[in-house]
Amino acid sequence: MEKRYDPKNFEDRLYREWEETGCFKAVRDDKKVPFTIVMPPPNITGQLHMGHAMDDTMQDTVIRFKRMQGYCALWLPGTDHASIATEAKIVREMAEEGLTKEQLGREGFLKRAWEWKDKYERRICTQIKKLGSSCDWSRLTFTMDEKCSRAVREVFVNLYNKNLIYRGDRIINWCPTCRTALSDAEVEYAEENGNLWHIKYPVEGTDVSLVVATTRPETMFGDTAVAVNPADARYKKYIGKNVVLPAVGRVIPIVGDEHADMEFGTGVVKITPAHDPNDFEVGQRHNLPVVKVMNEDGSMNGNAGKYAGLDRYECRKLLLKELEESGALVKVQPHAHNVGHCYRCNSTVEPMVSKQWFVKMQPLARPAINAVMDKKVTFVPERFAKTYYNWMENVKDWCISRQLWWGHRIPVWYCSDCGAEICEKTDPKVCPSCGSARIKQDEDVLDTWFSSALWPFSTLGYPEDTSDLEYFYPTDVLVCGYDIIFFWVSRMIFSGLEHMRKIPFRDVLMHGLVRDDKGRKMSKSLGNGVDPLEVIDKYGADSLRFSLLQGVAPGNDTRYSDAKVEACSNFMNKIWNASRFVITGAEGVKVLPVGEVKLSSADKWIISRLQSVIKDVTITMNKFELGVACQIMYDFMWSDFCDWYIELSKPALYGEDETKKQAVISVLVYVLENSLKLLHPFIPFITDEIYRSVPGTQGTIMLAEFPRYNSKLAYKKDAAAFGGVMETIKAVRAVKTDLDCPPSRKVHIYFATEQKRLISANKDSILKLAGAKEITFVSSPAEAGEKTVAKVLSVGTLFIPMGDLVDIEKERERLNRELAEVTAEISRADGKLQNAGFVSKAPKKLVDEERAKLNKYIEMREEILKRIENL
RNA sequence: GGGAGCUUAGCUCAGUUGGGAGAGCAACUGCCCUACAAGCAGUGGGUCACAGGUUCGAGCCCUGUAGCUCCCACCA
Repeated sequence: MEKRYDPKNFEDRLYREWEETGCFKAVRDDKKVPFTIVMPPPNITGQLHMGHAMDDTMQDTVIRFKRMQGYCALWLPGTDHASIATEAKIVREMAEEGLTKEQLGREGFLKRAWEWKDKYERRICTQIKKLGSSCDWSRLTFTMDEKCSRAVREVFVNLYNKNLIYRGDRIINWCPTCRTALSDAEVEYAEENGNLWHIKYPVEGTDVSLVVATTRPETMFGDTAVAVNPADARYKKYIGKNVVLPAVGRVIPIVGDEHADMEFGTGVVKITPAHDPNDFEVGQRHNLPVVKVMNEDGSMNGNAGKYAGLDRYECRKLLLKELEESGALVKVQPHAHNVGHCYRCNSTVEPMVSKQWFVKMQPLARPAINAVMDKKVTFVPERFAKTYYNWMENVKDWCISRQLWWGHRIPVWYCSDCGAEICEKTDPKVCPSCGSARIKQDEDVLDTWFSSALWPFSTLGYPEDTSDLEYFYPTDVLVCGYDIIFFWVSRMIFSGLEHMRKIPFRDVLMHGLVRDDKGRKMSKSLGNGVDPLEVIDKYGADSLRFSLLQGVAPGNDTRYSDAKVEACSNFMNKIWNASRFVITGAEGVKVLPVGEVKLSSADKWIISRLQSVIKDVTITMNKFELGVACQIMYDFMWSDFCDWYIELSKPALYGEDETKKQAVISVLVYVLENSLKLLHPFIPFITDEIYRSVPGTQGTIMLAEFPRYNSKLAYKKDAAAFGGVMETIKAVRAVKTDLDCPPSRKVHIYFATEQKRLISANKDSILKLAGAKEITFVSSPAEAGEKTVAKVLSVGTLFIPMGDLVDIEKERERLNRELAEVTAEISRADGKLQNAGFVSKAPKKLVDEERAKLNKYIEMREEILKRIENL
């Protein structure tokens, strides 16, 4: 082994080896139980960020754990075409070259997009590999691959035939920059400070006016009514009359509708069915015409009269000026309101009537809700089920058509002759109704999430009835951020149920956002993003992985900081050095199974600790509490194994007794080997690199069996007894420090104890670790000499003669401190035992324990009091 | 308007069937003892946001309050 821990020496090499020897490959094996994770496919828009690093680390940790446990573990990787996001990026890149989509044409643009895909997919996969991700690359899937496209086609046609997909004129969210429709989920709302403009609409044939309040005056060209609440005493007399649209002169009716809120604004609301979802509904109720006033790019159309061609905001400005001059604008009231923005380009979204394709959600939502209710699908942590219900129960129809080129083209053809709409599983050549060859495919593509929704089964071969699909589906756990529950998780659930008749996964393990060290969201605009590759380059992948897992509870946001990675890198260094100690120590020694050597009490203690760690790590991993599992391993490795056991092993290791030496080395190797296996899912590189040097191991640790709890090695009693030895060592160290005794100065320990056998058996360890030169058993304090410092322990009382080094006052202080501590313990325990309720209702075991503690403390107090007196 | 989460040591956070408050970093003291100074030993530091309640017993369960964060819906 290299003397220094340097991840650069082995991370890439090991990954290559794993990949080349097929360690990641999952092949159906009917002797094994499958365990499947499909990777949330990263967008091919750019590169990975810390969120991906965390996502992939969690998945890799789970899949490696399961693989070692003997499951046929499949982690299926892929990438997403990310229709709107990618197209926007490519368009931007083209713009820099002075090119437009129109110039290239559909074919040319798509060619360019596929080139982009190749480049970025390759880059992303390289990044995923750097992290150590053990995914089966032979199954790498892209959402626009042939097989995914076939699944999309199958699903679309099936839904179409079931009337669950329909085309219609509805209010949708329109992004004027991306020039496409968006689904409700793709709109983000942000509060903006705007105005409520109060505008006079004269009532036809009278000299009175109704004043309407609006935040978007430019839409008034599309007003086809004004509404008042029928219960509104102020206005109900006007219902049925007309008003004249200012600046337009068009006459529109006054209708009575509940939608008008008497409390808000003036109580009179303009109705613009083409540009507001509520107005659209009012329009339907009153049979109002729908007048669109905007073009696709957000400019005003011919209905805006002289403002036609102007940008919507420019129009607003000029129109307001005109209204002000004519006296129609009576009031401007500042008003904060929520405005929808495109989740990709952040432009203000315009609600607009448009002919689009929709998925009818109600019939799909119900089974999807039930699957979670019935615990067929479980969210971890559970609270996210509520978020899911909330959305699912109120979901509206899903707008799936996008006016883009990059994506799955909608598989519907229109006959120019008879007007038929053709939706079949194979591309039609002629119109099946009239035989005309003049048929044309819909120009639009599908929402990216339409194909993502099929991911758990499209990747496994659907619609073919493949062996993989039968074996690996339903998948086991889906790992992703809570921010895509609506976009993705919910849609996979209803899609799985609808098309596979089975849930797509059993558990959904959620994680939060990775924020920067100040708790801010990492974003390009803030420039506070951290590139995982740079971190890996500096500290190694294992340190990054550990830092992303440690101290993170499922579903919670976490902060990234270099300091944290550095702390983890120290842990790697610790593991490295401890391993080097064990492995060098084992050179030339025949290592035996721990069952075949005579074990010291220290040996039994560490083996016992290991057993409980195995148990706890397995339990927490099965509950997906990766952060807790990390902590358990960290504490065991650093404190128990390194700080205690390795130090305890040294007397035997450096001693003359060859049998003892062989025994202690056997234990060191046993504990190290098992610790490496326990740690491997979290930090795969360093554990495998060390594993190769551990005596008696073969091949890669990746394929080794995950440690199993062995009750025969639990040694509960021995481990508890050994606590007395540790207590003794700690006590001597503390006394020495308290009295400013230099660590190098060896002290003589006099020990009044019943546990002579235990102490004698561990004498060498105590002397070494406590910095002592001798232990003498005594039956009375006097035997230890006149001036001694005493320390009362649960196993007995220690006396240390300190000669002139002892400061009497300091010692008195120390004893008084101890007295106070013990007295507090007594009153705590006594209080509990005095409590009749506790004694009668608490478990007997607990009461007995408490009683034993109390007795011990009382003894200790007496000892301390005696000591104080003797001073 | 509806929902969720958070509030624990100076900082960042764990703490999952209720049974003596934890880690990392920071701080203080002392140590280069042949795995590791990226280290070791020791120390200090918390009315677990606040107020009630349930219980023999509450950081944990219930109710309410305050502050912060997020999600959904949305009054033009």
